[in-house]
Amino acid sequence: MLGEPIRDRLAERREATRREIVDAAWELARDKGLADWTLRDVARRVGMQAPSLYSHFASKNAIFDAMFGQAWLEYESVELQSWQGLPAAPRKRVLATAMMFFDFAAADLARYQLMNQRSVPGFEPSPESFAPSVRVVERAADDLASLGITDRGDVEILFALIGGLVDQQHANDPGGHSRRALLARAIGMWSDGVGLAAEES
Amino acid sequence: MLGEPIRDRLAERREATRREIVDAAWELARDKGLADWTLRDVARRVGMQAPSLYSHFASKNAIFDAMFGQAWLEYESVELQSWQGLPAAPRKRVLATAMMFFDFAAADLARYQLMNQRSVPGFEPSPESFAPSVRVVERAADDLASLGITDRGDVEILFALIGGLVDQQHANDPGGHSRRALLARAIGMWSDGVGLAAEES
DNA sequence: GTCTATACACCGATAGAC
DNA sequence: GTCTATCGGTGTATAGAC
Repeated sequence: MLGEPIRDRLAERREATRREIVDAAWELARDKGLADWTLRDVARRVGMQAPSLYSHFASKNAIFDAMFGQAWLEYESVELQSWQGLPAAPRKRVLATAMMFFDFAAADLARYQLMNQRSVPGFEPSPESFAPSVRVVERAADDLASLGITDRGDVEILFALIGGLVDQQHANDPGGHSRRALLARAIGMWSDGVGLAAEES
Repeated sequence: MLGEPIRDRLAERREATRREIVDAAWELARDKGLADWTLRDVARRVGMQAPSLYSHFASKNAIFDAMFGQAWLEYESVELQSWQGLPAAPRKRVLATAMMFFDFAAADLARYQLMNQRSVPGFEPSPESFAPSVRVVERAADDLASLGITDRGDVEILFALIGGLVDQQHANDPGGHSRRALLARAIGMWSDGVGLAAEES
């Protein structure tokens, strides 16, 4: 019997092609709008005919699904990378986490629309692509719980605040970061409201 | 010379037909998704052939434009109707206004997506259709100013809070009103943060 | 003037040859 | 795995009947 090859060159090649397709779709999404591109656009960009894409993705929505999963994995990676460096003082810690999300969300409109708004008609993420986003939310809730914020309502108010300011950033000052200062002020109000301590206990 | 007729029956008929078309589009939007309907769908519902719609609207986006303007006019009407009955006490007044908007926004996902999110690819409202939404925002800002809230940042934090909770309502409990209680708590935090008085001064 | 009939260019998707 | 050919459906456009 033949043993498993060290590297599966075929699978590597397949994965690289899928990556090329997804990257091309991201470029188009940023350029023309999240969903304002066609399979023929993507195909041209990767040097294929449109139907050939179906050897790698079952549908246009399957490409969106890969984009969705990738975006949340990317944020999860940013988050885990910054985890150690976060302040321990509760108020500063919440603000730093919120700003991390805000910066990521404000940096790319198309990505934010795909990740956080249901703005592609007919598209719903698969459970596998959805998993990273669930982990991110759970990790945030756990961290807040460790700071004494156990009321689910307080957590959701915080999320609403951040999401609302990201929306405003994109709607009223796209590409800018004017709402970053407001976020600090708003998080301050929230911290007061939920009685979050300034110093580590 | 012929005088102006008392009623322009032709114009009335035209306006009624436009209304029929827009109403049919709303029904389809609520049923299948904001943009997940075709001109042929609308035409079938009003008993026309699809191309006949072009006698009344220049494009599908023109129908969206009429829907956009109508939705904001409708909210403005709700607002003006409730204006007299609003509490004079600052905190209660802000909460009542916020809840009015929240209820309107939470009641109809498709309408909210059209009014407050840019979720139809390629559609931007015309200045005429946009006007009512500008008036609503200005009226809210003026009313807040009369309560002593003059900092634009504080106003935007308030708007972000309301919008964020409406988003959450639609995303996590569509058709429900679970975030209504959170809105009250959140507005309380905000009122504390901006130093809003409880009683009329 | 309003609607019907017809057509166009383009879309996502599929079938089958190589 | 990629190609060519093609499908049904879409928004849009226009010619012409009434």
